[in-house]
Amino acid sequence: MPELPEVHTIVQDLKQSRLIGKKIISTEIFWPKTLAVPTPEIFCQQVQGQSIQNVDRRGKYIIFQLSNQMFLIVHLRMTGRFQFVTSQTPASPYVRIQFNFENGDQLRFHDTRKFGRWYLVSDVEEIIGHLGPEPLLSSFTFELFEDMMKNRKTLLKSLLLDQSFIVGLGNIYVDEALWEAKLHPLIPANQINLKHLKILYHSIKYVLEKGIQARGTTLGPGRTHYYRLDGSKGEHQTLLNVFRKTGHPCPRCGHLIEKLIVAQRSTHICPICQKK
DNA sequence: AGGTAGACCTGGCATT
DNA sequence: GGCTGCCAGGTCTACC
Repeated sequence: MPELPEVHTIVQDLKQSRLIGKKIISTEIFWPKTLAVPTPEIFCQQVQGQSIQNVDRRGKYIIFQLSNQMFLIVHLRMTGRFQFVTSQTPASPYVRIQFNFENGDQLRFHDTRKFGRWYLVSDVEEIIGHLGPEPLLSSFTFELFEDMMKNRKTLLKSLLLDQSFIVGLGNIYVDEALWEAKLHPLIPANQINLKHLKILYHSIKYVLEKGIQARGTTLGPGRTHYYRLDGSKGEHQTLLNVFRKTGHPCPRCGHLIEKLIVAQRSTHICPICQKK
């Protein structure tokens, strides 16, 4: 579900909430497998009495800095989301872990499909050390991207989905970026000429920035979709050009959008704009 | 190296 | 209304 723009939005929401500085008085773990590391007993001991000093993001991971110099790293995977509420808010059967704060505020981790993972560690690199560059930082230059793509025979879509290659893109934003750049998802990465490589570089940044500006993509109602901290939707779904638009006209040329499977994922292209 | 299938889970939908 | 079968935005592991 959540890709870089959605995770970015949630982190901004958390930063602007009253969460920062709050002291954790207790933890409730309803689905222990959500906690990848450490064990529930050790986790509860180590967070007890700590305050949340900061929250940030690396790729699709959310990183909370605690007052004991430890880091809580959370990956939302498909259906994870945070809710910052008071104890008066009715309970949900999909809450997997919950922090209780001093004045009755609660941070609830809601995760319908139970794929989300929490990691409490002293060294963040253990968890996020394998990640590729952040596409929206100024250090992600075209020269770097060109160098990364060199000698890579992998199919374009598979490579862009690989978080150790570049972080932040998922199925939605990859399809949108490839449509922007007029590139077919099955082209081997090292077969793209310099001109198209430049367009792709800018397209990746463009679609992610557009997603952030629209506060993420909420594809539908219900328990399995992305929602912000306060439960509101993103607006980027109204701006999609190809993702889940099978049978609709391409906004650029009018030809019907087609669906294919690439890297075992639904993939949406305009067969006229995006030639192999 | 690069690719593929299966695993992890539950809800939603029958469609393009 | 109830049932079936398939699909879903992410990542990891095993295996060719």
